[in-house]
Amino acid sequence: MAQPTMQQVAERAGVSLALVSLVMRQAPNVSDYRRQLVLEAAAELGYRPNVLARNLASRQTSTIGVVLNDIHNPFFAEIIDGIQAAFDEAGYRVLIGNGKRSPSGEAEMIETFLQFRVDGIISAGATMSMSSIEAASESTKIVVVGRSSRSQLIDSVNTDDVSGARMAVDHLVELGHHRIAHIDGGTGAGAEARRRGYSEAMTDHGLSAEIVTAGGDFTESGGYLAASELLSQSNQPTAIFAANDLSAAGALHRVEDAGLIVPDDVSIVGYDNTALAAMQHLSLTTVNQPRDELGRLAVRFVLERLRDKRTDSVHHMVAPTLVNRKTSSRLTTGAAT
Amino acid sequence: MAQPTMQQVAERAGVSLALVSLVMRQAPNVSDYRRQLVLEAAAELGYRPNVLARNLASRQTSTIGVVLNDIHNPFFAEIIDGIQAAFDEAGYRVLIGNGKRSPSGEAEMIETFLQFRVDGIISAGATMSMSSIEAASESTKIVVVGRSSRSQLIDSVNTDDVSGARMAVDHLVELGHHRIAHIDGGTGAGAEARRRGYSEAMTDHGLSAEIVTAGGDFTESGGYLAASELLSQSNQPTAIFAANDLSAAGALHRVEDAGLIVPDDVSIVGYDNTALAAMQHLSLTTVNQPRDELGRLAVRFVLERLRDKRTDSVHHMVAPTLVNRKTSSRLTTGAAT
DNA sequence: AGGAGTAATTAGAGCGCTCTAATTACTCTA
DNA sequence: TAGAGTAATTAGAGCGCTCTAATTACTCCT
Repeated sequence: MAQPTMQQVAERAGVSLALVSLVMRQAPNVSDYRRQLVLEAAAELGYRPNVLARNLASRQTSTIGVVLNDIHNPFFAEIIDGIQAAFDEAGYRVLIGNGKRSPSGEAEMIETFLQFRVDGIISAGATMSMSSIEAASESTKIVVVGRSSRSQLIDSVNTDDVSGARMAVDHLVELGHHRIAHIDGGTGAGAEARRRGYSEAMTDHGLSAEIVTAGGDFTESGGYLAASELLSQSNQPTAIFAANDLSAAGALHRVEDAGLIVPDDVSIVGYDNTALAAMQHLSLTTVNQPRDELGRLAVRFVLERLRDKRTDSVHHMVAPTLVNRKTSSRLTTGAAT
Repeated sequence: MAQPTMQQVAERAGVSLALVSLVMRQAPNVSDYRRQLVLEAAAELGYRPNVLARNLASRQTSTIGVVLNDIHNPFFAEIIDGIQAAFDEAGYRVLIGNGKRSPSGEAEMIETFLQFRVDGIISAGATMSMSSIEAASESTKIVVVGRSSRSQLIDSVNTDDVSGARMAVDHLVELGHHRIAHIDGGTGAGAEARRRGYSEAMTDHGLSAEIVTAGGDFTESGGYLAASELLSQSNQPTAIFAANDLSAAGALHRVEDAGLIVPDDVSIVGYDNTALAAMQHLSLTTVNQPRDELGRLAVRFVLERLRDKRTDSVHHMVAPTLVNRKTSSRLTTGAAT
């Protein structure tokens, strides 16, 4: 499996090694005649640049690593789209690593990317400690997406989860609901802020007595379990705000299992507005996170550091919006106690 | 962002460069005393091996690239789990590339991995031409998953889609259905085999006159559209077999939109048995592809080529099974014409 | 104490490329 | 047609590591 090298291309084309290098890097000041010769020789040999060698010498890889907290969560898969599109334009390639929903899995992927000397890393939904991420930032440019941060060292792009959660609560209150419970995201990225937004909004509406939170973990089964807990309480909620779409789907099923109708008996609101929520069979009312924009912003920030040599950190907040679908509706007087 | 090098570690530890290299590669025949010295110096300096340099010299990367046809399709995300688990055990790290559902996107990712000189590539659900994949196999070990192949050059791991499709049809016939339509997967991996299995089974059951196929593309919206087409026909099907879970979900919605009840009026069967199908709110009857096993087998095959130097190609077929959930039921006499 | 045999360490070439500095080839002007 | 100026090409060092071969340090016998 020996690959042809530049040396061989040079010999075949009858030029120097250095000239081949110039051609491969599309440098200016190469005559068309020689460029042609080199290109032909390369094609005949099936030459393919060796990124390892190239980057050992040039000290850059033109490659960005993206660490996803969980490849199974559609939210992260959708952020990738914006990231990939933006980096394609900028001439970088992107490699993806799966964090397997654990801080150590994320840390391993970051370590791998660092060993590969990628030019930058975007970490989506990181659950690992901020200090470990900051440590990695000594070796490359790192941007965190979907997780709030005030780090002096690394940039972050994030939805304003506090106000997103408030929107969900406001929406439900507007529909007449009072007994609004929250299924949270445990230690997941953004869970804390959504929890806080929920409490604050409830309090603002004079419903602090109605605050009820059940523990979830951003998965469907977590949502199912949490909903069980909520339904078994004496004072069943008439609405549930789940910390993400996955757990909202789980809650939805649990509620229907209990013989209740969504949204007539219980309204449900999710978070993220993933393709899952948009699936017409679910049609989940949810809080939209502009995934594409989040991805593109993250890219912009790493490019700013890479190209413009920016060194001070930037923290960008994106505004969420409410997407009204079929799992939420006005509280019927019958259901109200 | 200059990183410490082995040279610096060697100086600090007061040993030779070569010794540091031995320690980093966990080679035997290094005294505990010196090993300790080196490890400490490395830790103090925050030394991290440079994979690029290491592999330039050793001509291997201990890294495998996995190209997913579409990172949004849960089927592929689930194959990753098995792949990752198996490679973790074997001491390889895995990098993921997104093919963006297009042959050219896949080809680009393969090219990137080849330039990085990965030790092997697993391509999941490849839609690019077999000959391009074979061309790449001159440079590294490649295994194709979820797509049938008879290539002499590269290995494949695949579910027996023909018999999987037959199972779906058999199941529906057993439930009394005759008018069973198929929503296919277009040019997607496995689509052709599933189409064939469908036709063959229908014919075997003496239902060749009932064969109806609508064009899908393995997406939810494709399934929705295809179902529209089927419902608008004079002779509406009483059952639909969709080529994957995503399009089954789309079809499901379209059928319900038409005011029909699933499964009472129309039964629906999907394919893949992804987490989506298992979602309790959907509860889709589907054909199971053992994703974890597919992933692990693919890993085994690349390891066999890597470690045991196998050179002849292997094509492995895995048996599918039917998973009976809530979207299929016995044809009611009322619905039968 | 002198060797033989083995264990531990190191020197140094080389992996495939980039990049600076030097060289050579042109073009234009006077 | 010589000289200046620019464009095109090349030599050669070096990126950070591995790996073979050579060297040095130990052990254990006799």
